[in-house]
Amino acid sequence: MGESDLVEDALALLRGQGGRVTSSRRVLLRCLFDGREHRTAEELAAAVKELAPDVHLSTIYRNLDELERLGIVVHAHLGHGPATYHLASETHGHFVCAQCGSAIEAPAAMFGSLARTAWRRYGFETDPRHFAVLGRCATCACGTDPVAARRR
Amino acid sequence: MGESDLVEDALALLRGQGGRVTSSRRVLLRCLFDGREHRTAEELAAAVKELAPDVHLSTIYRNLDELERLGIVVHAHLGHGPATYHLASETHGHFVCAQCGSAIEAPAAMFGSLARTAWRRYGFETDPRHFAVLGRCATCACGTDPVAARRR
DNA sequence: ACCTAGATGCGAGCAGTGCGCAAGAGCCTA
DNA sequence: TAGGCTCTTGCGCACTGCTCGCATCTAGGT
Repeated sequence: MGESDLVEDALALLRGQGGRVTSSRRVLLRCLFDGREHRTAEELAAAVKELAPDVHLSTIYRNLDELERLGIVVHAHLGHGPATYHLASETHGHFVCAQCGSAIEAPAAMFGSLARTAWRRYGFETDPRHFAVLGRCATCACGTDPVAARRR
Repeated sequence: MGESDLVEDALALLRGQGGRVTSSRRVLLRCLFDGREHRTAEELAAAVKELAPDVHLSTIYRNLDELERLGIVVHAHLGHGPATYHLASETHGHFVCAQCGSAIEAPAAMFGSLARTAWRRYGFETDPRHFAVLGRCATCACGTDPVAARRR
């Protein structure tokens, strides 16, 4: 299926829920489907503005919200700083380095057993797309301090 | 060991690193040791102000920072909103409900197997104290479908 | 008692995000 | 194809959570 088909599918879903198809939404969806992972609202706004310069940042936020309610995108707070958004279809967890901020993506399957235990013990429904685990990545773990790690 | 012994131990550690023992630090430590829950900087500030009304919020932040560098407390970003702080000795993970914001504490042991896998596959050192998993708690998950629930 | 590094109070400032409002635009109906 | 209802948008302000600069103060070694 082509990229634009995916965009149109999402727009159809939106319209099916009483939403309206607008050009800012179409452009945002296009950016979401064609781009890299984990982008902040600001980054997405920059991408959208290349195609539609007049789209306001708050419109990006509102549309991301709406798309999240429809289950098309999800956001995650990976450590500090702004939230990052990505497609809900890309189900994976994140290992986030508390030191350098880099994020490793890990297949959702890795979290299956933990999710099952959480469900059995607490009745807690883990959201595999919204999964961030903090720690230190291999590079940063090599030295105690970041400078030493970079020197290797 | 009594509570105030723990406070004095922490202060001794602080002084050993060239830090100074001040009343605001003593009071903050007392508040950290006598409460159990995850508390935000604002909540801790409120608790501190009952004993020492003139302690400024920015001092709380600076001291929490300092205590974190010494490994006495850790903070975690549990979903949205402010960061929460707790003692580093209380090693546990968190299941955070994306809907109602409640956090379930889970023993660090539950995360052991995931942590080992992450280490083997990515060389990633999971920090068990800084562990937050998003999803929906039993109450919020009850009788609602995910889309309708998120619409709320 | 004195000196100095370190700590504090205070307020300004910043990033990220939400909100209210009036104007604009999609989509349904006729 | 026009009319109109309702949703969406641009705009800008406001808010939260947190940080910083600076002048003042103080802990603690001498």
